[in-house]
Amino acid sequence: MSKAITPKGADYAQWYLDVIDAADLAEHSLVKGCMIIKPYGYAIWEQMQKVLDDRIKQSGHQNAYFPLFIPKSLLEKEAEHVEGFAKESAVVTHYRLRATKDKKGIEVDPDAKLEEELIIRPTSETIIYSAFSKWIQSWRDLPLKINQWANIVRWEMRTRLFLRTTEFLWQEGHTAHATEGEAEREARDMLAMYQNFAQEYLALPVIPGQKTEAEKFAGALRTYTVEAMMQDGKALQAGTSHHLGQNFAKAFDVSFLNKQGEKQFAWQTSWGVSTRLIGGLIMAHSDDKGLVLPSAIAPIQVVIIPIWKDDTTKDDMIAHAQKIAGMCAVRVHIDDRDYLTVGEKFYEWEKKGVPVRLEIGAREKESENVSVCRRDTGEKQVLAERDLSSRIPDILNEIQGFLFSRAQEFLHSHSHKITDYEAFKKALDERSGFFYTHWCGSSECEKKVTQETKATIRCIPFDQKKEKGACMVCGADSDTIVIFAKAY
RNA sequence: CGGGGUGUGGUGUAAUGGCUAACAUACACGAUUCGGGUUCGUGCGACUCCCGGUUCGAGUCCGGGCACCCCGACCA
Repeated sequence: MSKAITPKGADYAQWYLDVIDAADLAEHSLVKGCMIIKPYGYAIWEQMQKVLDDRIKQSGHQNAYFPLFIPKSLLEKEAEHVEGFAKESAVVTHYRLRATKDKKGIEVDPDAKLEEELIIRPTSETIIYSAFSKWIQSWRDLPLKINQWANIVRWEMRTRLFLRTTEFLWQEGHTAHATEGEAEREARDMLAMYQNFAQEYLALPVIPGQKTEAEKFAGALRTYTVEAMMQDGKALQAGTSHHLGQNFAKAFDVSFLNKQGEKQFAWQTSWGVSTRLIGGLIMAHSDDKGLVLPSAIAPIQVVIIPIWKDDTTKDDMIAHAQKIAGMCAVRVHIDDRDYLTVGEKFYEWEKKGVPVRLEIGAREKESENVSVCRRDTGEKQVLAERDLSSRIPDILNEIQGFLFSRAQEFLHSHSHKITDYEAFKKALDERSGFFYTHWCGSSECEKKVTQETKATIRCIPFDQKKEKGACMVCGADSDTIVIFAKAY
């Protein structure tokens, strides 16, 4: 039997993270709150990168790279922004070390104090827009659409593997436009891109919507988000897209002369997704046996386990496996290690979430068949070799579809409509999930709920009928429905 | 930074104040197996977080420190 780690109590997240560790994806490094992403985990990230990078370029953005260090004076230019990130910034104050007096160690050289401290980027708006301000002079320079793949440091009090690490990897898009409408469309388009990516590739159904004033990005006009639900019913913010308005443009003088020769401030957006998505992927699809990866994102889509009796048949069977691999025409791995038993290999690849496993031994070879096992359902079948090239892609698609519809069904069955605050509090104790309620729009009501229940407004979903109701908290008239949930 | 908890081989655990700190797993080697984690043997591996105290005797009790975990405040 598998060494399943059964989830205890409410902390499913920790359980999944244990599974991750067991699955060799990542571990906490010696540096507090930072993580080491192991090769297999990184391969998942690379798959995501590949798809996202393509889409970002297809929509007219170019990749570029900006410094890791941000001068303090830059960070403080946008008032809301600095307030939002000040409490979680890592600061470089010196540029040199020296040997200690006893020559046994090293210490910071006090003579090497920087005149101006450098902040390790918690996000790159400030440094990118100070560049934008030089790059943009004319309406002809717009729109400017840049993307950066980078690492980020946010010194959070509390970290959780993949979901909230001190350092993380992400993609951040930054654009400047001539008009508000254009920027708005950009912000919405990129959110739609994230939604599509999450659903098509990660098999992760998400709810797109707008963040409230309290939850929006520091310095933004509006923040859009896609919210996913994990298997314990908690919400995970899977991606955000911000319409920054002219806030940063004014702070960094990102301006241009329009066709009439008038000076205008640009309208800007920024948007990003991070390695948190790996965490989301794990927490949405994993089971007791470990990870379950959607076909579209799995670094290895098909693993082939050749089975041999002795050394004389071994090479033969591996050669046969290579032939079979060629027929599959997808990302295939042949596990030809001879120091593990077949059973051990099965467990290992199940733990790593490989969607399809092919078993080939004397039995299959003789009959020109292949045994196929699906990771998601555990279902086994026998396929003829000649059908592989057509059936393997089918099966991978079926798995992708199955994972998505299973997650979607979960999302629906854990979404509740609530009208009464007391009922809401009670429901929050009894069951998990998304709670759709009317909200008057006041931050007082929002704050009250958050303080009393720990649930936050995840978003104001785009998709809603304008129906009249009463705010769950204060009873005032409301025509807005929001999602309350506990979040990671 | 507040409240709670825990520190024992790489990992997970055990050990009334009392023999050489035990077991599992992992690792190494040798056999044996090999179509779902085979079995057996041998071996490697711990100043029981640090400093001090009580005691004939401390992994265990006491004091201090440090580290980590959980719960809050903060957050992608």
